[in-house]
Amino acid sequence: MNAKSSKAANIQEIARRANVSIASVSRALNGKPGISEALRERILDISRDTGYQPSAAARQLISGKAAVVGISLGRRDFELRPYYFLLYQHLTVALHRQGMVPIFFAHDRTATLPEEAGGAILLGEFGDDPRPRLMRQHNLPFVRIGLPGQGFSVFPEEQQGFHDVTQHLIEGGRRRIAYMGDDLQSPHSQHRLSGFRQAMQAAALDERLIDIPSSLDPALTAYRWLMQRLGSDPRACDGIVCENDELARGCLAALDDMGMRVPDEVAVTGFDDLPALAEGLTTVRQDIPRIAEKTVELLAEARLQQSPRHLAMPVELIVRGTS
Amino acid sequence: MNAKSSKAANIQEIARRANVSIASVSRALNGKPGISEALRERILDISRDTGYQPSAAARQLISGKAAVVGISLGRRDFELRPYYFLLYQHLTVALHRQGMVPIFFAHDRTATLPEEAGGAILLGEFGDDPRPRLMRQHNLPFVRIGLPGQGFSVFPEEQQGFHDVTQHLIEGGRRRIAYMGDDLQSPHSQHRLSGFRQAMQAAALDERLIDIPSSLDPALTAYRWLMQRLGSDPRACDGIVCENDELARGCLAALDDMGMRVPDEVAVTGFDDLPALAEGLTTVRQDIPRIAEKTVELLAEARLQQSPRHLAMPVELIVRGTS
DNA sequence: CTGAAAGCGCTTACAG
DNA sequence: CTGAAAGCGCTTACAG
Repeated sequence: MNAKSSKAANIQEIARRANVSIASVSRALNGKPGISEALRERILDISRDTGYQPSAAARQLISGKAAVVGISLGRRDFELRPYYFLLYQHLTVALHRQGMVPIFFAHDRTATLPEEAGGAILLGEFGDDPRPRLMRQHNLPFVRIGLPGQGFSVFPEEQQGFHDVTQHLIEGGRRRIAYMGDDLQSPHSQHRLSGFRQAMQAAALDERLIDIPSSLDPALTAYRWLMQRLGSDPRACDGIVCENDELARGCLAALDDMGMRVPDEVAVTGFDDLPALAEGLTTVRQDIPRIAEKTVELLAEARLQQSPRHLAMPVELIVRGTS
Repeated sequence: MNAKSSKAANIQEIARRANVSIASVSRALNGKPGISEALRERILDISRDTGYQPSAAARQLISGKAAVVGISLGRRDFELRPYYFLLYQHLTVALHRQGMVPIFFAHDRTATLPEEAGGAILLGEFGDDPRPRLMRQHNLPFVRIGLPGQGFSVFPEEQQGFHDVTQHLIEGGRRRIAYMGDDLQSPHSQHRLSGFRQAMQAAALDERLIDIPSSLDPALTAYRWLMQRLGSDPRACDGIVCENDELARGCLAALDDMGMRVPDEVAVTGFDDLPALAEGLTTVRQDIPRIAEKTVELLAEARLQQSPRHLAMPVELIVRGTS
């Protein structure tokens, strides 16, 4: 990014700098044929240098319609989780810059996505997920957020995050640490779990798994489960690593109701670092704005038929009062 | 809307039909001065007749920048509720048609809204709310969703909804009906409560109020509250009217854990009719897509300095298995 | 009060 | 391979 780009560069400015016509600039920028590689490279360099951002409005005006990007959810009805709300908020902004709008497609509407959208972002991929195949069948550019596979993807380093937070508890002297999540058999959970396991095994500790039923009220479900468990065996664990912040909140409520002190008797950690929800909670932060931004960036590359990239998104351990 | 408007009418088409220049059409459409009232009316009629929708892209292209619309939340941190998620989804689409994007402003960022946005949608208004004044100070067009006040507003007929659902329970033979909500003293809650009260008084029944603490996990909070209450007095009520679907889910879980049968022993109702969350639940549906659409419509009028309108949005009783 | 024309930033036939 | 020009739908000086 050039500091001089005070007045947001447009295609004309780039043409002027490159000393070519705006038609060539357009072709270079859009990966269209009919331009020499040398010129393309030169133009691309200049556009990068000026921090060029295409005008969404102008593109839309020509294409005649807004590009709808389908946000496709896995088969679990977790679409209403705060994490997705935040992700959606940031996707809205990032997509708008390119003249696009996100539209949510719950699992039961996946089949209609290819006709209603010009691109897709896949979330909550599951084993034997038919969606990537469906997208390819319709030649729809898409990016997955989650584990890398064929095509483009942005993957938050959750494994690393769970390793770090588990390690943190171990270093704090915890020895009976449980991992709480739902649908632990899914590939996604397995990936997360492996981070936990790695840390536990390195410390030669036995793992304890709490597999709670998948639900729309994670906090409530975690609470009920823990109340029952604590009733029969209050000393079962001295640390709980939760798969997300909502579960952690449920755990905290249960421990409070059972009169157990946090973090003295039991440490609790969350994941995601959601605003308000994660207040006071030791957790692992996901950089949602960045995930959204990068996803849209890759989606643009996908529609230009560029070669697939996988982008890892770092996560960060945030230590607060519950550990 | 004319059925013949197959090929979305543009400003040229309207000019042709009205036999005037496109400049006049533009002026008429945008409430600009320098056009006779007669011509304006005629053009407006024709544009309505053709179902004219201005091109967001073209407008944006001229204005040079996307119009950011701030979605401002009240002082409670309920921004992550599913209701707002859905509202946000529909606002995204409706705003995009006008070339605008919604950006959420949590309560602590309200002060920065006027500089960062070109318009606002106010949610969760509270007593002595400084926001309308702030908006006016900065001459920012805005629409409130909720109780009417000065300026434009869209108000879901919640009072009617609570009346209807309460009436429904009464007709089903319930006599000890409780109303569960949080922050019952707020103007918003008072408005809802009045619907409940009206029905109860008409049937000469005593009202019971359950004022639970405001929280980020309404289901969990409702559950804990009810578990405690039911423990001491299981027969306290035979019907619970909840302020939203999440609270109702918490109640259902508690009743289930206490071994009480729904709806035989206790009826439970929700509000909003959120997808998945309200499954199987008797509730009151809010037409969120319509609310979003109308809000954006009024926002457009607000920026044209037209005279304020208040739009009531009907709600609908949905009877399912919990009553 | 009304209209003809320029221009917003881009893409895409059409020539060369 | 490269460029000049038209045009997407609208707004806004500029004339009249």
